[in-house]
Amino acid sequence: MPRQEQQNKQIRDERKEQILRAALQVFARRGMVAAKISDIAKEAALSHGLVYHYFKSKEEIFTTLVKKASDRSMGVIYDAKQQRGTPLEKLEWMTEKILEGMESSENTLLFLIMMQASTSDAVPEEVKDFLTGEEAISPVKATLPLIMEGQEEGDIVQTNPVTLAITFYAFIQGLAINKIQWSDCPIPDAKLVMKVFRSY
Amino acid sequence: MPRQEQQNKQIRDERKEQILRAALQVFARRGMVAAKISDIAKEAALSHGLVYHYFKSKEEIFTTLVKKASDRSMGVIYDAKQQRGTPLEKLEWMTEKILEGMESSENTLLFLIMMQASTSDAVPEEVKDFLTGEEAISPVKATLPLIMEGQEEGDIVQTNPVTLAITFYAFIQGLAINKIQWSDCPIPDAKLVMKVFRSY
DNA sequence: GTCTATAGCGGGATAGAC
DNA sequence: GTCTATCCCGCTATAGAC
Repeated sequence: MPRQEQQNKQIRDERKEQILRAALQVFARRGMVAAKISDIAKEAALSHGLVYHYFKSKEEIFTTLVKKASDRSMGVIYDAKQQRGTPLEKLEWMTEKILEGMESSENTLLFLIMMQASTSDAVPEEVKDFLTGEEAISPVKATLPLIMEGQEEGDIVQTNPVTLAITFYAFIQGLAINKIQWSDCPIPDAKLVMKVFRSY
Repeated sequence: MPRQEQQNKQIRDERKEQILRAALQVFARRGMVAAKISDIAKEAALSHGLVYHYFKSKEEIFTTLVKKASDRSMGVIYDAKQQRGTPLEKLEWMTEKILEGMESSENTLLFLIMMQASTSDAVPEEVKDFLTGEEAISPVKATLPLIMEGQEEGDIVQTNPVTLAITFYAFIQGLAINKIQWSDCPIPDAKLVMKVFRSY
């Protein structure tokens, strides 16, 4: 690849990142519909025309971010399964990682966007399906095996595992939302959250 | 009041209710910004012109609903305090009521709207202030005394009470969101949620 | 690669007929 | 009290200059 072209590619990658970073802020604060391309352009400190040079549409930007968010969520679950220890310990490890992650605003904002995407109808069909369709692999589904193992081993309370998983993620979601509204909001210790699972 | 006028008043009240009911659905599903007056009109089965006959603006409808939602939330807390029993028992009673409330879609939708209102910037200043401003009386603040009493009595775990309250409402919020997306989603028992509070 | 100007459309809000 | 027609603004997306 000629020298010039390499430089151009670098610029292009940088710009895309820059736009995505800005879009994350704007989408999280205002929501997919209320977010204006001009807001994103302003936040990224470039013209709104340029945004369209890098992305086909507002929708495409949003979709890109949602996928990123989903990947990251599933990543933690995957990592948790690779840890060594009992299922309960793996869950605790995962909870710690997630709660730590809330200190990074990027993670929290990604989370919020994912939530908007699955909560609101005013979002492209494609995105909703990706998150909530038949084929979708949700955090709840992915965490289920871990919970069931823990129940077999007797560490985890014998409640319906789906209910447990939902309760767990409900809690995570709720905290993320709080964190957005009030960035100094105290985040509980993983141990506190884990009390729900424990079959003492 | 003359007969005719009474009838008119009744019609007006009905219409207002009808519009609010429809708006609740539409706002919850699409969000304040994406919701179109024409959507609301269609849902209420009347013309969009009529909506403006009863409400000044889309904003006014939204505000009305948010206030209603807030009143209802605070109502449960107030009722809980009136119950007899230990603070922990009062909290459990409250949790039961809230979880039961989730079976009613109206409650859940109101909740979701309240959340949108406090999460998104794309919402009139007045509404945001009402919920999150300095003067706002939040569920967290209102529940704090109950938690602190429980800690003095030793029933409730000795974690920072604000963290506890936030954690608790995070649960509730998260569950409500889940319930919206997936209306058959299993709701946990109050006992399960209360495990977080307990200082066994 | 980046900008400015503008087309084109959709929706909030209003006017006025019935 | 209810409806239809319409004004008007703002936003997405594109065209074209630099």
